[in-house]
Amino acid sequence: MAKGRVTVIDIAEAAGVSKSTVSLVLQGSPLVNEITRAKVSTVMRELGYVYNRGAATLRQTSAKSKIIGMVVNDLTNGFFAELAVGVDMVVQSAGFVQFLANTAESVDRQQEVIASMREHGISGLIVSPARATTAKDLKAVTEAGIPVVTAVRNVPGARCSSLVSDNAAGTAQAVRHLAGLGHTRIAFLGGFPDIMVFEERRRGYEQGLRAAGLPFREDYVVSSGASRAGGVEAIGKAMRLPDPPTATVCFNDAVAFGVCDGLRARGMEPGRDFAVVGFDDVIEAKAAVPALTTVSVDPQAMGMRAAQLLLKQINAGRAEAEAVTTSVRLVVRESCGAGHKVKTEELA
Amino acid sequence: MAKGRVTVIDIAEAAGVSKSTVSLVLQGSPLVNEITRAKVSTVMRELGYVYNRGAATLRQTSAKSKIIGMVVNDLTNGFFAELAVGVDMVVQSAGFVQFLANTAESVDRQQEVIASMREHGISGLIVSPARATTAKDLKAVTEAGIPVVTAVRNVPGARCSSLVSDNAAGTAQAVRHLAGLGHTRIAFLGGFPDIMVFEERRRGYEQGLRAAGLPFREDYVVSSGASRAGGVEAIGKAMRLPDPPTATVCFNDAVAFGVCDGLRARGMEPGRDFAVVGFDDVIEAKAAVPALTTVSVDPQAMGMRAAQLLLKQINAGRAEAEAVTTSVRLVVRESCGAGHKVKTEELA
DNA sequence: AATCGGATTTGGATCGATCTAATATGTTTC
DNA sequence: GAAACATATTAGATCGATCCAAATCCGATT
Repeated sequence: MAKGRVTVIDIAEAAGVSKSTVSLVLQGSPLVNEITRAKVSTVMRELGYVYNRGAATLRQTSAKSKIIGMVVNDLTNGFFAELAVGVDMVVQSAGFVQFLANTAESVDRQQEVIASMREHGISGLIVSPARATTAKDLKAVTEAGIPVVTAVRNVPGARCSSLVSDNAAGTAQAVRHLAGLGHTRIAFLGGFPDIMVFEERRRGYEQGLRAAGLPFREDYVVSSGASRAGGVEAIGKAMRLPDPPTATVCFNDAVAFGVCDGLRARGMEPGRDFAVVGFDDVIEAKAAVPALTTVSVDPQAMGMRAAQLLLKQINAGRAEAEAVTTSVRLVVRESCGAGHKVKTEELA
Repeated sequence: MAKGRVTVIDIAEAAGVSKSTVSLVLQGSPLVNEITRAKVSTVMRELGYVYNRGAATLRQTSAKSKIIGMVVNDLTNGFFAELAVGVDMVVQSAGFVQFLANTAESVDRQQEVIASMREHGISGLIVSPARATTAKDLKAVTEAGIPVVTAVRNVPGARCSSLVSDNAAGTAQAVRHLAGLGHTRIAFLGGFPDIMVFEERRRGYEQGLRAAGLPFREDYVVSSGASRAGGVEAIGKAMRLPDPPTATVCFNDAVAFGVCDGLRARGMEPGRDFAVVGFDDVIEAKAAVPALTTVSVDPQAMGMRAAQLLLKQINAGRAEAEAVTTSVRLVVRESCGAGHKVKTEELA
């Protein structure tokens, strides 16, 4: 039984019909008689038939493989894991399966897995690109007519759709909120300037300061790893300044948590003695103590949108490049010290 | 170009050879002349040829699809995300691709994705089963001769290999450590009793108490969600006992973080006023403040082992069921209050 | 009885690769 | 010069499904 795979021909013989009829049943064609359909279906179940999608897609010139590829730069980061989950949800309910590969920020690895996925016949690709990705890295795929959606980070010049969050608007909103609470010395901590996301969030920070009538100070921008450890490091540097900040917008939530850790290590309590705002709204942000005020990106929703966008393009046949910016909103919790105000979340 | 896919026949014509020769080149056969090989390779590159693995595996009776399936119960949990990354690493370097699907603890969803993966022709399956999974849920796959490895949780009665960590030994070791620090009122917080993992860790907790000559108290076992929020809840209940504990072993790290949050909300500092030990050793455990003392499972290494075990079985052709228990070790950091002692990590 | 038309069913070609066995091309040996 | 041999190449069948055009079936109509 394990040896000889059951094929349409086996079913046809057992049910006393031709393989063509079996094929029609598989496709749910209205041409086939109900009695025949029932008989064939029964036989399929009895013999434990498993559809061979590979053989099917081989024949179909229209080539819908029902597989999409998902390539992520860092799956150990909760943000991207949730992104993948969002994609998975949409993809699953559309009857697709997803290949998933992690690149750990290596462009080489990224190219390898994309090539490998292509060999297996993906009908679309979602990629959260490794840091140094350029347009020519995606050229081969896009030119083959395979729809590509970049998520989170975009690749300038690539002929594909992209889905990024409105980073500048997010940090700008955060700064205005802090200024509204009376802060005048607001820092921007964490992250490295080599990716576009950093540039955008930093720009928003500057815009927010200007909008609040506050001066921009170069020394209040402290870059570091985009991790919890990086946050500890960044707040350390910031607090050693002659004129230390009293509030900060962080590159992301991981940094923000690190900043909280660093503050406690100095005997300061985040939210009470210092205002901290994150970016991303990972799940732990809500549960943390104090709950983190942060710019909500909702990675899962973003993953879902990316998948929907991709599926739309796959079904349309033509890949119309579309650049979508998903809006963000500030979720005010406790770490910014606005605890006494009405929380926006409770209004929703 | 995007329309007509390039096939071996196109290559053959352009290179002035037969499709058979092209096929031999693709397989790196030593039969083909070096000059011919070079010529064919060049043409392949020029025409942008992409290997169609589906067509190849269709013909090969030996059916090595170079695809493995990975099914995870909760990818938003960092532990499982890292497990997937570990699998991915091994799988990638073996030239395989992985399907990845998240089940969110739904057995129905799990069955659907496994069926879907089968249709696409996976040559092996790694599954971290949804909570209510039974042996008969995996029967179809194992009977088809597809190697299956269950990771993290095992499915009693299923004819497949399994890879679980030595849960009982882990908690037992944690309890002995706390007892060695002088604690006598040690709780076990978090998790729900409906999964085997909980039972094992709880049993280890009991064994540890016995080994330390301490009594087992029913009310010191507080179950709750296996999440950060669950930890906050559990420590809340525990501290309202007439005779509250002074230390706890937690179901996992997420719970442990929640316990720390809950302690702070009560004005107690974890590590100083109360000893907390986690389980899993997720990445954040090291970076947290205070750094979390925890039983290290190293999910990434576990994922790698699972993948290696599966690949071994795929290559062997025969699926010899193997039950592997991976050993665990206590990583002493700060949250247990043993800060003044030499840290085991620094000895490594 | 012959014809018609809608409803079902079917044989054979086909997708892009691999496999088998056979063939072409040199080289060496007797 | 023919047989023997290794080296390179190739035609044609094949995997498991789908597609197309053609073949059946069957009750209704002429």
